[in-house]
Formats: sequence, C-alpha cells, structure tokens
Amino acid sequence: MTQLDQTRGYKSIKQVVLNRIQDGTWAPDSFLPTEMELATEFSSTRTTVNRALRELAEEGYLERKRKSGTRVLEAPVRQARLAIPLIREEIRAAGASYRYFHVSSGKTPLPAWLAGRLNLSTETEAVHVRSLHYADESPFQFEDRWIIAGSVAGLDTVDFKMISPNEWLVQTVPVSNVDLSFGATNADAEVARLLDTPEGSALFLTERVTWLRGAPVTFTRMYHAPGYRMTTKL
Amino acid sequence: MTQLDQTRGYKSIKQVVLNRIQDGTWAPDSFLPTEMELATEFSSTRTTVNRALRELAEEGYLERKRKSGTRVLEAPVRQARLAIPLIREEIRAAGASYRYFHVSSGKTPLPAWLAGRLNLSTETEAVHVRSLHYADESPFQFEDRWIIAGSVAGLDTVDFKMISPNEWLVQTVPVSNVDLSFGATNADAEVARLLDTPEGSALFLTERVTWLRGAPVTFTRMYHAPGYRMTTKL
DNA sequence: CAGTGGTCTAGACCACATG
DNA sequence: ATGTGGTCTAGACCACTGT
Repeated sequence: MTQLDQTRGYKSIKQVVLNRIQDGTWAPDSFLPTEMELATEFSSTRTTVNRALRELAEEGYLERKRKSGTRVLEAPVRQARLAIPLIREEIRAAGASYRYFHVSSGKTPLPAWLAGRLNLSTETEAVHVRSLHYADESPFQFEDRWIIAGSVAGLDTVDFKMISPNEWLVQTVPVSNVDLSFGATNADAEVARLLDTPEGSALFLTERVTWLRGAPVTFTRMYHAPGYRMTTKL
Repeated sequence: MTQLDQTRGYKSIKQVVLNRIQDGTWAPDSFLPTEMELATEFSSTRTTVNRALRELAEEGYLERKRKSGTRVLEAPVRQARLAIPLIREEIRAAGASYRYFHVSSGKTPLPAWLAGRLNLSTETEAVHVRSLHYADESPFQFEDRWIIAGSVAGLDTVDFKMISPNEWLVQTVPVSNVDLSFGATNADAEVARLLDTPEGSALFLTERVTWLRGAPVTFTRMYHAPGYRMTTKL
C-alpha cells in the first residue's frame, strides 16, 4: 500500500498510519497490527511506534486497549482545540489597541440564580464588577463578573477602576479549573447601550466558572460585540 | 517545597512540577532546571522527565526551547478541547430522540462569497443541501451545506432525502481536516420559520469547512435553536 | 493465564539556538 | 562552539483485560 517511507521517526510513522486509515487499508473498526509487528515493518522499535500510536489515539483516530489491541475509530471523535487567551492578548493579536473601562463594582450578596448555580448559600457575599474591553476605541466585550468574597486573598484591597478583574485574577490565582459555556443571546437595552449596538442584536456569549481546589472563585458572563467569531483549527 | 513524592512515574513528576508552579517555587517567566538535573532529583531518567515536561508544555504551562531551556509561561495559554460529536449522537446523549428532515437540495454553482472563502472559482459546481435535525420533535439545528462537486466520489448518486449529508460524509470521507468557527446571528425570516422561533432570535452559529488532502470538500452553516449551549472544561 | 499496550531505564546521537 | 531539548534504540517489567 505504502512505499518509500524512507523518512524516519515517529512522525513519519504517524503519517503512514494516517494515510492507511484514509485510503481504507485499515478500515474503521478494524484492528491494527501490534506494536511489535509495526516496529518490525518500520525497522524501528516498539517505543517509537508506541509514541506514534499514542498520539494518534490522543488525536481521536485510534482506540487502544491492552490485550485487545489498537482499533480504528469509526467516526473519529473530532476534537477542536480552542485557545483561550487573555482578552488583552486577543485584541493585541488582532492588531488593535486595547483599553479597559470600569463600569461599576461593589459588594453584594450573590443573586439567587448564581448561588444555586455555584451551589453556595444566597448569603454569600461577592464583589460584582462590570467592565468593558475596547479594541481600537470600539467596544469589544462587556464583562459581567462576580468574585466570591473570601475565595481569594486581597480582594478587599483591589481597585477595579485601575485593573481589570481578569488581569488581577490571573496574577493572583495562577492555575485553576475552568468550566466554559458558549451560547448566543439577544442584547437587552443596557448591554446594547454599553456595546453600542441595536437592542436585540445577536451576541456571542461566554460564561465561565473558575474553581480553585474545588471551591468556586468567580463567575463571568462575557458579551461579545456583534460579528465576533471564535475560531479553531483541528 | 515538595516532599515525599514517593510515587513513581512521569505522572507524578508532572504533578510535582505543576505544584511548584502553583505555589510559586518556580515563578512565571523563570527557568526550570534542565532535564538532567530533574532526572537526578527524581531518581529517574531524562526520558521520563522529558515526557512529563513535554506534556506540560503541550498543556500550555511551559515553553521549551533547545539551548535556552524550559520556562514557566506567564499566563498559561489555556486550551479547551471541544468534542465535536455527530449531531445524532449529541441529541441521543441528551436523552432525546433524533429525526432528520430534508428541506431542499440541488446542484448549483458556488455563490461568490463562498467561492472566495474557499479560494475556488465561482464556476465550481456544488450540491446545496438544507436540512433540519430534530430533538424529540423540536427543531434543534438547521443545517445549510454545500458539497463541492467532484471532491467526493458518489456524490451524484446520493439521495439526501434519505440520509443526512453529515452521516453520508462521515461514511465516505473518514478522515479529514476541519476549520471551525463559532458566532451568533439573528434569525432571518426563513431560518426563524424553520426553527420555529421568532424572527430576530439570537442563534448560536457554527461554521465548518472540511478539507481532504488540501482541497475543500464541504462548507456548512449550522444554526442552533435558541438556548443552545456548547460547554467544555479546561 | 496469556497477549497487548503502558511505562521505565540507560545510553546515544542529533538538531537547534545562543553566545 | 556549546548547551539544551528532541528523538531513537534495545531491553525490561508491569498492568490491564479477555479467554
């Protein structure tokens, strides 16, 4: 089937295997030869074959199980990798200048819908920050954020008129777990005003819950200005 | 800083390194010891340390360069992995029954905007298929798809009244590359009618270009019914 | 129990980036 | 020129799982 695969290395093995899947040599749901057999065929070692197959499995093409072997997946579970940059970086990367604008902030008990969602008491206090992110003087994103009081040290002393909550949290809570949700929503009167768009415009909406060691730290709704696209390549 | 890391293996090394990043032992923008040094510290080999660091780099925590070494990234470029299931599976997984409905199909030259986007001549012929995917008798997604004539064998003999283009393509073109784009759009009159929603509703929109060996095969716009959410974890 | 992938070791050479 | 990560080899033992 394949010939002259004289280039060496796990990458070329990956490519050959992918080609054989694409051209049907190894049909969906069928099993590949064992690592040992492939190592012999490619005049390589099992270690190298293993890396090639392991990566292909991670990319969603193969399923590997001890004892049974390596199987070609029928409908490859395609995975997209989304990069989630800081908004400042995202805007800069698009070649625009970035500006942060503070709309409002203050301490308040969690609204009931959010307390329920985070599985916290409605008496939990939070800092509610609303802000705008501009790209070249056009509103790019409206950010509506709650930060749970007591979840992060130093929260009481931050002035969100000066620094965006995102930037501050990234500095303060370097690594955490995140739940993301994407959807669409019609702009209500206030969001429309803030984003300088007609009421009812379809906005791309991102919701994000950040957890630190199992406890929620912050919940954010981000409303993107009309026309925003989130893209990915596989 | 860290103690009693008696568990062995590249996974435990990953965990220890992550902990040291989180607790500030290795601050952002600072350099880690070399693989050799870490191998000594963990009583392991460079191969094993290499795997741990390689995976952490792939997950966005580290940047590795020959000669300079391994650096802790300031703001980890968080990446989300989105699973892109077949819509039939997505609906079934949500516990609803799936039904496919054919709206229209026919052969036509590519519209200019699409030809430009795919870098093809406007004289290129394509099959244009429009269809609906129902979840429990509610419209779930409207699919507006062009399939490039000649890009796939057997296209002329398929009856898209019987099989959804997605299902057919998955069977026919097992492996391919995909560009994805997500956004929001207001429902126009026709889409509103098809999805049984008021005109102007904010819809979550997915656009997808599928490539086979560098040539475009199909372009799809998928309009999701109001309320649709795409979720993931980091 | 036996077969297959998962991982580790010890050592080597190579590729690339920096001084 | 030199240091660091990138990868390969050859061999070994282990862990899971199907029979």
